[in-house]
Amino acid sequence: MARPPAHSVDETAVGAPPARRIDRGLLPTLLGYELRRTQSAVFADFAATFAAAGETLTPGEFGLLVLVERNDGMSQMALARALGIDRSTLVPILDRLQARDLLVRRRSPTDARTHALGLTAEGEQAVARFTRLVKAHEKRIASGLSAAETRLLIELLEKVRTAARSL
Amino acid sequence: MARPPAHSVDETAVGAPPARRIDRGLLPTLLGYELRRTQSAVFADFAATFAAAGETLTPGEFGLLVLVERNDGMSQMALARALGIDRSTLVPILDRLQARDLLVRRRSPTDARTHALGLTAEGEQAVARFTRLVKAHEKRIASGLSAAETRLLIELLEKVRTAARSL
DNA sequence: TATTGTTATACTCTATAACTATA
DNA sequence: TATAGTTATAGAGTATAACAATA
Repeated sequence: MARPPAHSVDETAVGAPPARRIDRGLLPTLLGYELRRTQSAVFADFAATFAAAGETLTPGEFGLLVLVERNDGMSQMALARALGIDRSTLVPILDRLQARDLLVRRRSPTDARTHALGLTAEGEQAVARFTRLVKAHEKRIASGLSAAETRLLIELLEKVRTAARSL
Repeated sequence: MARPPAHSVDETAVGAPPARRIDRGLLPTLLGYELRRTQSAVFADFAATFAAAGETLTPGEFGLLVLVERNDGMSQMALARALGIDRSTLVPILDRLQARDLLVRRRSPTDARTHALGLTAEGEQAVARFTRLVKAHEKRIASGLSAAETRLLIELLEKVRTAARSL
């Protein structure tokens, strides 16, 4: 069976003109779909918040920095596990943060195979600044919700995460 | 100021042994963080559901196929806008789906610049199969929630998306 | 002139496999 | 043997800039 090349155009005529309004069918009733769309909008708000303050950071980098700050001396393996990513994925991310002088790989006193991760003084200061921006961002994305609704939302998300975890 | 090379190791000794339990600090109180973690777990459940059925599909591809099915003849620009991605990003995604014979780029009868996107017969059948798998996946991730809680969660997510949109 | 789809390019996130040093 | 970090590599998702065809 010969297959047409990529982005070939089917020459069969078609009658329907382009749809005016987009019909999303069942998608808006799907938790996974709404989760993905919301997460995408929240990511954009995060980026815009940091860009407006002249800072560059992704949500993932923020989470990583907080983890290292709260768990000084942790290994790359422990960090990768906490982030749910492969240890090889972590390497270039740490390289970048280290190049920005926010983080250091120190010698572990107990196991020469591991690195003891830690923030630099500059990293500590940066995390303090970043935390203020994150709080402003959080306030904005939760602005349509009461405090009780925000807590409820987080609870419901945790329940979904637990159910999804039990594969 | 000379900067050490990537993944250099700081020779300053450090006393703290690796932390036993991970301290996540303020992260679990952040909507953005919980959203990201939940979305990641849901994505993994989606992938596992499809893999277990011998099918290969991402949530993004499912959303795209449903959009094309419900809006037959739509252009690539319209689809890119509906998905919130750049038109250039869409090209290789459509190439892949077209190579799998699920989707076709047809000639538009009204505007030779555009393609009228549509599903093949095989694509229609596949979407029917995929929809059954998605429903099973949705049932699993929502298994910790009542029907009312699921609806509420979707409502709260929409409110967050709206607030994040208004940048 | 403006729009659509494509290409070239680049960057990030993700993984697997194999290598080195160490335990 | 097993573990930690690194490298090489590859695939997917994302974007911008420039181009050809068409409006």
